[in-house]
Amino acid sequence: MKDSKKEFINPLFTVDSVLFTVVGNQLKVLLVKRAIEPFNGRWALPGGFVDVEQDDNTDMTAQRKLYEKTGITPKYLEQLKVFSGLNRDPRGFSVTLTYFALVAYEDTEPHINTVEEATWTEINELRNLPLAFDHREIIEAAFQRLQQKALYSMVPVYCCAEKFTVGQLKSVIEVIINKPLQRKSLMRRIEASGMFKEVDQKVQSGGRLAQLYSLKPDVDVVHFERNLGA
Amino acid sequence: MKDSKKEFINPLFTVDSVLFTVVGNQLKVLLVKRAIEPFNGRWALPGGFVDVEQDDNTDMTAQRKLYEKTGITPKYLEQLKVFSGLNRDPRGFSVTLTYFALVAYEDTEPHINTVEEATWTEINELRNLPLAFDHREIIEAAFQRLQQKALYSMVPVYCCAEKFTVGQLKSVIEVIINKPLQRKSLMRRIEASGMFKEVDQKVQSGGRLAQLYSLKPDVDVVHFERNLGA
DNA sequence: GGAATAGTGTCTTTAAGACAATATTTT
DNA sequence: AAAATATTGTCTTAAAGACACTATTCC
Repeated sequence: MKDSKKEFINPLFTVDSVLFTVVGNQLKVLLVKRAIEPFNGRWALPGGFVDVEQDDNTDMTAQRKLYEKTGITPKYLEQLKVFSGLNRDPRGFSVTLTYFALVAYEDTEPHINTVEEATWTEINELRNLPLAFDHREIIEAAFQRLQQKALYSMVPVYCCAEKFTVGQLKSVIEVIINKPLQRKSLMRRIEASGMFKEVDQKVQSGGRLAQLYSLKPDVDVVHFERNLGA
Repeated sequence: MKDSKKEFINPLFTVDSVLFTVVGNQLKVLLVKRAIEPFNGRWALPGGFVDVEQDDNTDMTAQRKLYEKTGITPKYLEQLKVFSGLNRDPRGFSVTLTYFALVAYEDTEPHINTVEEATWTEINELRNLPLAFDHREIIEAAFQRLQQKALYSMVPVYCCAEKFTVGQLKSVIEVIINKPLQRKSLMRRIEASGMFKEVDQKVQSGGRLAQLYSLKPDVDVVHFERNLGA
C-alpha cells in the first residue's frame, strides 16, 4: 500500500443545484449570474462550497446556497449525480455534487425576477445561453431524471401549490413529460398513492368546481410499478 | 457575497465502491481490511482518495481502487450516492462518493480468498461484522438499488459469465430479489430487450441442453416500463 | 340552454403471472 | 422409461389508455 503515505491534492469540491419550477406551460430552471472568475458574468447553477461550520451535510449545503442566492427553500430536493474531471474547471481537477430540486412558482414569486443576479430560464431557451462550466450537461441530466420520475412517481406535485386540483397537477406533469396525459390515469394514481387528502374546499376553474387536494403530512413519494404514457 | 472571500476547509473527499457478485445462492459484497487509522483492522469498502495524476474522473478512481486492492475490473459500475457529514469520520467533515458495481464470480476467483486483506462476505452475514465508518449503511443503500434495478432492468446479467443460460440468469436474479421468478417472464424480457444474442452452442444442465446467450457488443442496459414480481 | 371544465364508467390494450404441455437430454 | 431441466403455448390478471358519458358551474 505505497500510496497510503502519498500526499494527495484534495480536489475542489462544490455543490450545485438544478431547481425546476413550472409556470404556465413552461418548465423553468433557476440560474444565477456568476460574480467571480472563472466564468465571471456567465449564467450558472446556484451552488458553492461546503461550509463545515454551518452545514451538517451536503444536503444542507445545497439548501443553504439556494436560500442565500434566491431566498427559496425547495419543496423537494434529492441528489442527482457527481460530475468530476480535469477539464470541467480551468483551475484543475474538480468535483461537483449536483442536486435536483422542485418548487412551486407561487412560493418564489416575491424574490426572483426582482434580483438581477437570479432568473428563471425556460428549458428550451438554454440552447442559446452560454453557461458556466459543464452546467448545460448537468441540467440535461437533471431534466432527464425529472422526466423519468414523472412517469413512475408523484414528484411533480412538488411543483404545485400547497392545495392543488387534479387539473393543475395534470398540467404540470404534461409540461414536464411534454405529452398529453389521461386525466383518468392521474386520478387513479392520486387515489392509489394514498399520499393526498381531499381538502374541504373546491375552487372555480371555468366550469364545474374542482376538488382541492393537499399532501398528507410526512408522506414519502410513492413509486409505481409501471410508467405512464409509455 | 461575504463568503466569497472566506477560506473554506475543503472536506476530505474519497471514493468507495460496493462490489456485488452472486455465488451459488448467495449475494456477496467485497470487503477489504483497513491497514491504517481510523478503523485500523476493520472491514471496509474498497476505496480511497482521488489521484489527480492518474484519474480522469471519479469513475476511474473507483475502478483503479478496486483493481489495486483486488485485481478486479467490474463488468458494471455506476454512481450510487454521496454520503457526507461531520460524524461519519473521526477526522472531521468528510464526503464519500460511493459506487455500485457488479462482477461475475468467474472473473474474480483467482484473486480473492487467497489475499487475507480482501474477502467476499454474504450480505446477511454483515449484521454481525463491525464495519468501518458508515459502510454498513452504504451497503444497505447499494443493496436496495440493486434490488430495484433487478426488477426493471437487465443489470443482474453483469453477475453472469460471458456466456450464460436463461436458468443461470434466472437464478442470479432470484438471489438478488430474494423471491422466485417466472422463467417465462425472464425469457420475454431477454427477447424484448434486444440486448442479447444466442450463442451457437448449448450446454448441459441435468436435463435438456440449454441455449447460451451473450451480450451484444456495446449495448446499453435496457429499462422496462414495468417491474417484475410486484 | 351552451360552453367549459370536473369527474365517472367501462371497454380495450399491454405486459406480467400462472401453469400446463411439449422437448430434449442423462441415467 | 423416469427424472430433470429447457422451452413454448395460452389463459388470467393488473394497471394503463381511450373515450363516451354524466355533473356542475358560469355566462
